[in-house]
Amino acid sequence: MFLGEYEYKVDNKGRLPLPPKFRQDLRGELVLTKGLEKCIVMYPAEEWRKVADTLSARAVPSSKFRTMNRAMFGTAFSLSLDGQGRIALPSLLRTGAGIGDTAIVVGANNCIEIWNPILWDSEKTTAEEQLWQIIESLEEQR
Amino acid sequence: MFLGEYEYKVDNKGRLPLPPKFRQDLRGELVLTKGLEKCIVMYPAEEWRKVADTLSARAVPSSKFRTMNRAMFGTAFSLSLDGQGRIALPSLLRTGAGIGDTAIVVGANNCIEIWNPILWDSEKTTAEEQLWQIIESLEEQR
DNA sequence: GGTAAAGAGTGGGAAAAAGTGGTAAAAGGA
DNA sequence: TCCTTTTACCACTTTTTCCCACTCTTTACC
Repeated sequence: MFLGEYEYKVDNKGRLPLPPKFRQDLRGELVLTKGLEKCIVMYPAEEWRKVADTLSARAVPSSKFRTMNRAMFGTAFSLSLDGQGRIALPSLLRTGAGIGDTAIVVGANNCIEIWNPILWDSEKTTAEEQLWQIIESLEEQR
Repeated sequence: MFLGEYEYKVDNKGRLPLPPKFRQDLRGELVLTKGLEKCIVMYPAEEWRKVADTLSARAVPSSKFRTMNRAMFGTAFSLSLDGQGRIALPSLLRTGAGIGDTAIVVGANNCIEIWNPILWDSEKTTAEEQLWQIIESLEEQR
């Protein structure tokens, strides 16, 4: 389970350190994808496989299935930590998330998100505002 | 499992490099066919065999079956990587996909697609929108 | 509270790999 | 047999990756 928010520099080779607390769970293969919001989402390979299987299980027309596959697999990159606990950000994802020389690493339970600091700041604000509403609506459901 | 999106130049002999991460799984015989969308689709021979078997197993009228076979096998090319991890694009497929001196290689799970950069760009946009819709509809199901 | 030790953040250099283009040999057709 | 086309091999340049090193912060122990 990934928790917390950390700020790191991206060096001029495009490398991003990950929090020491996360490294234990990030030993093996990792999958990075473009988030639905403007960020990068990272999963341990097994976790990503679960998510992918859930989506693939959906019964959709075969043409849509092909299209969906492109978005799912085409925008995902597989990599692993280096000896210093860093990853080399794929430039396509880095550009897509608008990440420059600084990035915020956010623990999000089963995955990790990587944000542009400015964008994260505003996202966090709206997230906190909505949190109460979401919790309240959950309680009404019971 | 093929993941990610990579841009390469097609040299004046029509050769296209494939991403190093893919090469391990592309050692043997490869099958290239015309995609249903405007692109080239490439399978390792074993994967191609599976797809072909799946289609053959379905009960279709024999005339349609013959037509299907012609389209599937008649337009397919068998080839393999050269020493530098490249393939020589069959000009028929290359023309059909509208590929000039640059191509995008896209991992699509069990196969690899090869696109004209411009066409890929617009396809990717619609693919991402569609994936987003599917994820939303999944969430509504709960 | 201070000091020492361990760990984390950051940067750089060297070696390996990848991208690209070319040449020569082989194969096929005229 | 000769010419064209294709295929395999070779070579160079750039990029990436891996490993090492330094400094600063945190932690533990005295």
